[in-house]
Amino acid sequence: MDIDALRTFLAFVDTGSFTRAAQQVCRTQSAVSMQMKKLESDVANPLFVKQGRQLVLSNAGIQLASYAKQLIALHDEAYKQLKTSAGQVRIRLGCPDDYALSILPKITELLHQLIEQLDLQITCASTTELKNQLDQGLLDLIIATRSPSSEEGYFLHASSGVWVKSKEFSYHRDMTLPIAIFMRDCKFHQAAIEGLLKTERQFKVIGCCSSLSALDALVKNHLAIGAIAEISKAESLIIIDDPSLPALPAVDIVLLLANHTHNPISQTMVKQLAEQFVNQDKLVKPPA
Amino acid sequence: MDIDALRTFLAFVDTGSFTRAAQQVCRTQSAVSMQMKKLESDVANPLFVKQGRQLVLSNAGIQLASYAKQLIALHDEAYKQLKTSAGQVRIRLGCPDDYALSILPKITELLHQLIEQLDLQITCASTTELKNQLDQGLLDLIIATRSPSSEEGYFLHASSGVWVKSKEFSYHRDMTLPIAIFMRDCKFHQAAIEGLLKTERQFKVIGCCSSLSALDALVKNHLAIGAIAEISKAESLIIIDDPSLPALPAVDIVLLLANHTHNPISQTMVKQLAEQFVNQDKLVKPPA
DNA sequence: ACATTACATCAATTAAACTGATGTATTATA
DNA sequence: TATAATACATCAGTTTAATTGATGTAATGT
Repeated sequence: MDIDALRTFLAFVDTGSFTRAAQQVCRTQSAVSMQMKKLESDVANPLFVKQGRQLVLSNAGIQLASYAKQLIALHDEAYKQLKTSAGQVRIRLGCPDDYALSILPKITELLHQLIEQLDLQITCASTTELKNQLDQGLLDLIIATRSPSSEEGYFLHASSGVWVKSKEFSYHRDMTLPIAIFMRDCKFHQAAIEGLLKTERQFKVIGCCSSLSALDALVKNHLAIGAIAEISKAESLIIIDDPSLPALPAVDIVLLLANHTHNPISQTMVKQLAEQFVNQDKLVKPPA
Repeated sequence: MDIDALRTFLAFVDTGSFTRAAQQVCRTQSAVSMQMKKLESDVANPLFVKQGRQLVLSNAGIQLASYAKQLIALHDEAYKQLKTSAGQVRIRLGCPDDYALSILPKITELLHQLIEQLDLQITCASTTELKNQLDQGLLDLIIATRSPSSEEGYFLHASSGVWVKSKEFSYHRDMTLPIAIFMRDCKFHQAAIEGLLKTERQFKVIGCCSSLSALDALVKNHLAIGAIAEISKAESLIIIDDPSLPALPAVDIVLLLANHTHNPISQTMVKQLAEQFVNQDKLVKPPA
């Protein structure tokens, strides 16, 4: 199937007529007629059915219309991108929402230092989702969490899980805990729930949040205490120092590179990037 | 950009050589060379850089590789679909997971009665997600919930929210309630949480489930009581009749049709389908 | 009945793609 | 260091495909 013919086909879908489609794609009516005939023979199915002297889409035609729209959209996106990115290195970076404020800015800065003419595309999603997209080749590089025991990726930062509250929230040990946690695919979700169930302590889940900003909003408005990584803590929030609360796991934050053969950024560069990050990180927060 | 040229391009990405790419696409080396030259002039960017007597992908080339893979994959999927579906009507039906057991079978049966040579593609996801896909033209028809006050879609069934438990689960009024609920985008999630907070009753959220089967599993294993639509209730479960539990809202289950101009199924057919469903539904469960 | 609209078809033309031979630069070999 | 081999580029000729403009056919409107 030819991109050009599909575009003509969509012009017909749009106008309902070969004659008007021809105008739209700047060809003659007979050219359109022949293009569509070829398309029909390509897919070995009639795409149109006669209705009086008009043509309307057949069932196969309706199916093709949906596909053609997606194909042309993807084609045009690719084309536009390629034409406008002369000499640029495009890197598609994924970052979990909860590290967007803390980790992302430095990574962005280091990437720009490392690569001239950088065209950085940033996607926020959960670590699970980001890993999927990395595997599918839709991302080149992601910031992700791993268990400290694991060896995958390039180490950036270690952060322990903490319980946080707003200054105004009056916390005492025997209250029913209103808690705000991330969705199930977050390491802290399970640890918090399971930990609390073991303590026999009363609690209410105020919200299962899919983003740090949502969770932050609940905590900042004194509706709940939150279970997050220490590095994700907003300045205005306070870590709750209560050993009777279940411990939350420590996580490593790492850089994960897609294993495409052709990657805009190499293993060596990512390694270098991670090392630079760790060095700067030490200067800011000297190890205890 | 030509599909054929992109395929050749991917053959180069694969093999790293024009000569071998030529073999892969059954052309001569010079044909490949010229195709790639045209592709480069199309995107007005060099796709390759010399490395000795070899060529390797440029930055633009790396970008195109990712796009080309997606484009060819989509093209081939469309092509395959079109070729194999001679005379078939393909309908992409979306169904929320929690109505898959109750509503979906009848709808499927009625669709097959209504349409000969039906090629039915069924997707399960949350109502919100399904509506998105419907708007994007990725689905033709979905089963969805609406508030009973709303008028959207074609009515299928009214169901009230109920609290359910397993037979073995010993429920009494002053226990701390272990509850299993759907994710936030479900109408029962908010109603359950907010309702319980108002009652001042102690509860623990055992799980925020994204599917009925997950929620069912928790309830059937006596780990929690669940908040679901009555129609989603498995036979082995029991409705908890306790007025002190917060009331869960009633929902209408409806059929929603995409408003593409070219839809494989028409408004009239969907209307007819919904009416047939309602009639059969009455016979099975006469109104109180 | 006659004009009009809409698509199909045909032959001629135009444009594009492919081949096979040859050229140029690089790398391996002896 | 000559020589062979490898890899891509280029060119001219050929083949293939697409487009045009004119004409044909069928349905619809006046």
